[in-house]
Amino acid sequence: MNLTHIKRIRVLLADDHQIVREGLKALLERDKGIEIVGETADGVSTVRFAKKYLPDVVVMDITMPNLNGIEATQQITDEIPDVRVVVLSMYLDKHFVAKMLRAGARGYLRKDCASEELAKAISVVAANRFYISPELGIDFQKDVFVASEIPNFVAFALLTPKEREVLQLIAEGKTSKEIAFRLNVSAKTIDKHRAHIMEKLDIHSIAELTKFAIREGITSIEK
Amino acid sequence: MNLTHIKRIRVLLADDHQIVREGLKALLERDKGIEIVGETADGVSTVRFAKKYLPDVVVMDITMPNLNGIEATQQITDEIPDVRVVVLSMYLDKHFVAKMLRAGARGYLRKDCASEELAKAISVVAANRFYISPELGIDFQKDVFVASEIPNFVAFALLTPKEREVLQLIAEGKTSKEIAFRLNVSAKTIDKHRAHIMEKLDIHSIAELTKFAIREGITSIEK
DNA sequence: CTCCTCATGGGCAGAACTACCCATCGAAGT
DNA sequence: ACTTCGATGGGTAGTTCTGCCCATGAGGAG
Repeated sequence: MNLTHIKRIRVLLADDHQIVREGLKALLERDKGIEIVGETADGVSTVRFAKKYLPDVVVMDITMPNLNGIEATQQITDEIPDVRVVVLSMYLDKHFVAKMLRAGARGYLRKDCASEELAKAISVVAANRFYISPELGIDFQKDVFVASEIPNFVAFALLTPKEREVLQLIAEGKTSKEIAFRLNVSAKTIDKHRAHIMEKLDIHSIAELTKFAIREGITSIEK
Repeated sequence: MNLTHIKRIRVLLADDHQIVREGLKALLERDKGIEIVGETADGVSTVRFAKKYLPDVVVMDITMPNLNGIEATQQITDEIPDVRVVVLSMYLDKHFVAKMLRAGARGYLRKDCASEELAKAISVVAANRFYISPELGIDFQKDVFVASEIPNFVAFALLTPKEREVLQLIAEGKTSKEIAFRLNVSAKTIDKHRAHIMEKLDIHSIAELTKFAIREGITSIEK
């Protein structure tokens, strides 16, 4: 018995570009087995929406404001493991894929995929299996689970989740005061986090911190 | 007599991500006045297709393989001026907009726009007028008919050579004092250059300045 | 010749960052 | 039970940045 004929897969679209969300929605709604239950444009609201409405699958972009796709995926899979995450990304670097899968993503596609493939990935992931786009050439065992010494893994190896969150906001040009207000802590705490980050990374300027964040996928190069 | 009721606007979609093209196609085909006559995924084939099939409008992404959107736009408007180009970009920096308009683009939208806006831009541009997304804060919206003066408008240079040099060093994490020493001027002069750069670009933090420099190829993302 | 831009530089004030010092509290691990 | 680590926050100092004010001189455009 095929349950997809009875119960549609409830999907949340998370991408910071409205027209991308609209396009994905238009494409996916052709599929009778899929129902778009919401759209979000940044990490924080994605996590909030997921907690509140418990979609079956979140289609997640990596670069989003407030909280990037990696952190958002981590939080979702930590706190509501029934919600599956499919990553739709421009980056096909092995380290990036590994990072996302480690964060709990169940699927990974590049943005240059066909809509059929995305629909397939959604249904596969909803069925509690993994879907990694074959063109990525990922060896699951080798690349994902035995990759603790990946060079491009610095941020996750050295920084705490809080520090990564602070780093992202620093790299977006926010001041300590602004970050403190957003995170409901004192500016002093943000200064402390920044100092820790710089000490761990042996970096001593905002400019280099920003470049590091970009290299690690913690922030986007976009404005 | 409104010709759009008789003759549909023939549109070519140029974007290197298949799923983005599919999404745009699905969205635009709802509009009865628009007909998608082709899709291309890189600059060279976009120019070739445009020459061969003479679409009314090309919806162009900036980042594409082989030949980027700027070069492709330049070639199209140079060789087949009847073909209008609408840029759909992630970048809304004035510098970038100016670059595209100089290359001959007639429309400029950020990717985070509504599909209605894209459809509107296409019809406006097809009618031989300009459509610059209002959120870009570009002034000549009302002056669409003095099209020949566009290049003069964008002619005000954004950064001087000296300012680019200073920007590069700022984006490498150097302090004003260090930059001043290297360039054999006073730190005060560097402060002044930095202030000018920020004013021109409407940027107010080192982090965003660094990102701008990376986008413009003024600095490398590497350490 | 006059106006403008570019590059140069000074002063000042306030904000922000960087780097130290110090501390408490809870959670996780040995 | 003890230690370590993460997160929180305060104090102080010096540096750096950001944004204003001001100016001069060179060189190009009209």
